[in-house]
Order: sequence, then C-alpha cells, then structure tokens
Amino acid sequence: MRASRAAYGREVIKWRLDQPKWVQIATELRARIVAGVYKRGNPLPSERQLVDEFGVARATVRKALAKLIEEGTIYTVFGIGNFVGPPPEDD
Amino acid sequence: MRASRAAYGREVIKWRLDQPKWVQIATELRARIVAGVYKRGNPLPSERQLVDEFGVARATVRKALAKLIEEGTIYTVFGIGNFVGPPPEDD
Amino acid sequence: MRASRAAYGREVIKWRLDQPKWVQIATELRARIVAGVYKRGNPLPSERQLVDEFGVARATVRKALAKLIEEGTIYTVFGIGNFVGPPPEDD
Amino acid sequence: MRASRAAYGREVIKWRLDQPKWVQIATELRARIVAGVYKRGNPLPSERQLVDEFGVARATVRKALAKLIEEGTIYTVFGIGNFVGPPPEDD
DNA sequence: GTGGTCTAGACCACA
DNA sequence: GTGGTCTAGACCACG
Repeated sequence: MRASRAAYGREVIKWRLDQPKWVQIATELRARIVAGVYKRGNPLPSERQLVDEFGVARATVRKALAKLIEEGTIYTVFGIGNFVGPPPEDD
Repeated sequence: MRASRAAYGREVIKWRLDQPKWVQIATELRARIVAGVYKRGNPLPSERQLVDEFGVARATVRKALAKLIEEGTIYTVFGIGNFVGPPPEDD
Repeated sequence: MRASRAAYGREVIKWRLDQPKWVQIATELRARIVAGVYKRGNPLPSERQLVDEFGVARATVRKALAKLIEEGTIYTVFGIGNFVGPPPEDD
Repeated sequence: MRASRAAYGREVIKWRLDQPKWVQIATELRARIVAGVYKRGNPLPSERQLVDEFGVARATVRKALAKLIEEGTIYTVFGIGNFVGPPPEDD
C-alpha cells in the first residue's frame, strides 16, 4: 500500500550544485567511515537502505560505492554486503 | 555478517567473472562425468559435500544440478542421492 | 530470529499442506491468467509485489514463475518484468 | 575430512534403559524450557545441533520435537526454526 | 543423512 | 526498479 519507499523530505544531506550526487554520497560515506560511524570489518547499510536514506536512484548509490571500492576503502562480499576496509587477501 | 567466506575444504575452481557460478559448477561436474571421475550409475557427491568443495551456498549447487537433470546427464532418487546417467525407465 | 512472520499485506492463500507453496502460487497465477486478471501481453506484478501479496520469500515466488515460464505460460524480459503469453519470436 | 559430525563421547545425558531416547530428549528439553535455558519466544537449537549434542539420529530428535509441538510447548516456523511457547494466533 | 522446500536478506546486470 | 545470482542458514519427507 506504500506509494514509495523513499523517505522524501528527510534526506540527510543538502546537495551541492557543483558536484555529482554520487561524488557527494561517496564523500559522505568516507567521512562516516573516518568518523567511526561505520567501523572497519563491519557492514555498511545495504544499497536499498542508502537509496532510501539519500533519496536517490540505485545507480547513483552504486556509483558512489564503486568509487569507494576502487580506492580500497570498502569491499564487497557477494550475497552478503559491503564492508569497511581493504579487501581480504585470498591466498 | 561474516566478512570473509570460510574456506571449508579447498576451492577447486577459480571463478570466472563472465558466467554465473552455477554455470561453472555444472560445467565442472559435466567434465568430471565425461572424464569418468563420476561413473554411470554411481552417485555424485552429496549436495552438502559439493557445497563444501566449491565453497558456495547449497542453492547455487542445486541450480547447477537442476541444469544437469534437465539435460538428462544425471537423475535424482529422493532420499538417496543424485546419480550419473539418464533417468531409469519406470514402466 | 523473528518468531512470527509479518503479514505484509494480506495473505490471499490459505496454504494446503499436501503441496509445496510454489506449486500453489503457480496454480493461483495460472488461474488468474485464465480468468483474465492478468491479460496476454501485459506484465505480471513484480516478483517483489508477489512476495508481499503471498507472504513468502522471493525464492519461492521465483520457483513458481520458473514453472510458468517452462510451460510457456509467461515469459521474461530482463530488466523489465514478466509478461503473459508465449515468448515472442526473435528471428 | 571429518569422519562424523557427532560428538561421540560427550553426550550430555546418560540414557535410561526403560524409556525411548526420544522421550528422554523431550523430557530434557522440557526441563530446560522450565529452567529458562530456552526462553519463551526464543529459538531452540536447530535440529542438527540437537542431533550433534545428543548423539542420536535426526528422526529421534524430530520425534521428541513433535511431542513438544503436540503438547503446545514449542512451535515451528518453517524455514526459520523452532520456538519456545504456544503457536502464535494467525487471525 | 539424502534431496526438497523455505526464509530473509544481500549485491549484480540491465533498462 | 526489474529480473538474476548468491548467501547462510532453517525444517520437511523419505529411506
């Protein structure tokens, strides 16, 4: 019965006009990791939760996450979630 | 919540990124049957053993086995196991 | 860990104990197609909507849909949805 | 490589000869519930865990659980587990 | 102690 | 925002 899952009107960040939203989301998540909101080895919120929180499309969230993965800030375990820290060695 | 997947036995496959795991498992099992590792009329390892060997979830193993069953490479006897060969006639 | 399953919407089926849920869901969807509730060429509800309606896991809905696809009652367009009718020719 | 999952030699109960094992297991589980080891609304150990702990066959554990279900001491949620307490109303 | 069904999530590829 | 793949468990039916 819910019209939409997005929580319109309670986004936590005010968007800047000079950068893409995905850059700003990546910056925000990086800041939270540095601040210890998301701790090393712990999972980030799921993609869906981030979509809800930021009020953007999934593709936007995924672009931000891809940036953090590329720089080694987080890593993915398929079927489980995204985790804070560099990817584990698989020797 | 576990970040890194336990290496129960020793993973025998290096996963390709361009195909689903279940396809690769089906291919591997088919190859073993052709090579005579699993012989006609003999049982395959149990689903849980394959789970351990390949380091995947049971659903993934079952999807691979379903493919082999569909193509007539193996057949199932409920409560007993999966066997190499076409399904026996039940006339 | 939840002991009682949430009643997301309102479960429309009283489950029989003598058949798997996925069979009963497939039967129900087939009946709706025959009755014209879902019309040929139109999309079915999304998998997640069916999850809500029937109060089951997505895997269970997908197993029911796989049966209908196998028998040619519906077909899938990747990224779009499931549609009523036999798969379109792609010659 | 493990020969067996059962923990032979560290069973927690000494079997009586005058009653079936499943009766003794049911009695033991009932005692633990009364003692608050397993609390109302919480899950019991899984069937596999009980099989390991008591060193018996699955069927034996299941017979004990069936007794507790029948008397309303526990209830099952399919795919989730067994829980302490009477079955929830599904109005 | 096998295969069969099911749960409740997750991320991925695509449109 | 869909369908596709995957995880990590659970209990069930049967032998």
